[in-house]
Amino acid sequence: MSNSCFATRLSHFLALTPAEEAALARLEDKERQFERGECIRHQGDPADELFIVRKGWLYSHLELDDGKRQILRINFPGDLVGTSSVAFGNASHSLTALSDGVLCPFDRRALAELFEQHSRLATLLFLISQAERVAMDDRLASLGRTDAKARIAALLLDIVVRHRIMGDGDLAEVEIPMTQEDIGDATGLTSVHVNRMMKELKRDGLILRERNRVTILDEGRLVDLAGYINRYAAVDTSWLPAPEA
Amino acid sequence: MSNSCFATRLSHFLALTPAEEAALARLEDKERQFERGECIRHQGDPADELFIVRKGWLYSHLELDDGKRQILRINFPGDLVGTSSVAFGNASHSLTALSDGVLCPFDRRALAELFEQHSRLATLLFLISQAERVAMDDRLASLGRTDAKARIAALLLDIVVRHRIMGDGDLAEVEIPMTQEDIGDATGLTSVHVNRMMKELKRDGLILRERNRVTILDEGRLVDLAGYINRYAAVDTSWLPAPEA
DNA sequence: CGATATTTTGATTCATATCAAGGTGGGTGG
DNA sequence: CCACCCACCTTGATATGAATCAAAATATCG
Repeated sequence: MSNSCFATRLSHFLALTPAEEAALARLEDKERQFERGECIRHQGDPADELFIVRKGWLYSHLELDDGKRQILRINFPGDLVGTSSVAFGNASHSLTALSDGVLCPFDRRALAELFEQHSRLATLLFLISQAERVAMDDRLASLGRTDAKARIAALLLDIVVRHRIMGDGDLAEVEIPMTQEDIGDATGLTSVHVNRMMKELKRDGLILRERNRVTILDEGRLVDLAGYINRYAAVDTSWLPAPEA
Repeated sequence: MSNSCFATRLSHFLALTPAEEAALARLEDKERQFERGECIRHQGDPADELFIVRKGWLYSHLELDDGKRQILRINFPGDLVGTSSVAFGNASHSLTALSDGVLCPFDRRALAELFEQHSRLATLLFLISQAERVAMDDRLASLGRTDAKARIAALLLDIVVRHRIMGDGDLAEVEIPMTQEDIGDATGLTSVHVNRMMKELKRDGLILRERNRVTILDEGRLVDLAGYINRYAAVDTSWLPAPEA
């Protein structure tokens, strides 16, 4: 196994060649530490870098005119973040640390170079970005068409399931370093209502809470409640061309 | 100008070489007609094709367990749709026609081939898919953190602005072939409430309605109300490598 | 240990859903 | 060409889930 976080993630989808691994590792040449609560990048900032998360959790969020906030996505090690700077010269959303950690910044030109030299990786990255868009579709339906309890359930499941992919940590138990206000900003609810709904989820035996550690007790029922679909389980890379010699 | 709808769209972002144009045109070899109301593809269907929309409007939507529906996105000529079949062997969402039209299906392997032969186009397609993800982020914030009137305003603006990009039709006036129920399913509201809010938008002099033709009367105030950001105006392709010889 | 952030709880209000009933227009078949 | 039908829009009355306001309880941090 390579020491590249990103290569490790991608190898879950596809067996990589040594040349591909090396090219990916090059994206992680530089390192930058961050601290819990730190704002890594603010929306509107000029930005021509993207980041690979090596360690720690982040979230991306939009700040609206009236001071409201929408959390878009929670990010884990192995995630590629800040990708909107590929399309715009500046950050479309803010990026804030949920825990201490490390990320690896690289210039968007390095991405173009990667696409030039490794078209199979380019296709894979496009494929993964489509899978992530589908996850976003599910979130949209969650906010648009389900009630508070289902939205919270869906958020918790998404976090647990994606956390599980990277293999670290237990199956159903995660320390989620988010306040109830954060959860509200991710689900479109107030912290007060998040509190009440999580109490009900606990009363109904679906989850357990102590501190900000959340344990999924009955994943099946939670999946039903949320209408959750695990998209990551169904990713299909079988059609990709053979690696270049 | 080439007769490829997709090349025309992409040339709004970047001057294409003849070789690139030819490669894009090849994606539109096949044609398929569709009729208003027709379901082009249903969620869960096996799918290894994507589509370029040549003519007409479509929408993608999720159907939830309880019969509710979330409309994800309205699609116009020049759009690349059905991209989730790149990541999965089947359709993650349904695709339904809002009007009669024509689309061009092609196999996902053709995409891999394009990425192999034209890395600059690969980078451009990745870039555009990031811009579309950002538009999705805005929609998430709209549903999660704004009220009914703002959501409807944002939807109307998004439709008008994206429609304008392709240059067909007038500046502010569009015939929107959606029922109020459709608008509700796109904004996470009921058709009854859509009706009341659109009446207010009309009363306040922001829009005009007759039949399903909607005219934006005061785009500035509508933008303020919705907190709308025109992301398409800010796409930056200046950093892409020079075209291959 | 005090200070500050977060969670919890209760009372009240509000935006939007739900239910129900007409109204309108356009398309179709007799 | 008319009459009916069906999909869609409109309007009113009522219900409800979540927001808001306020304050106390608890955890966390320096």
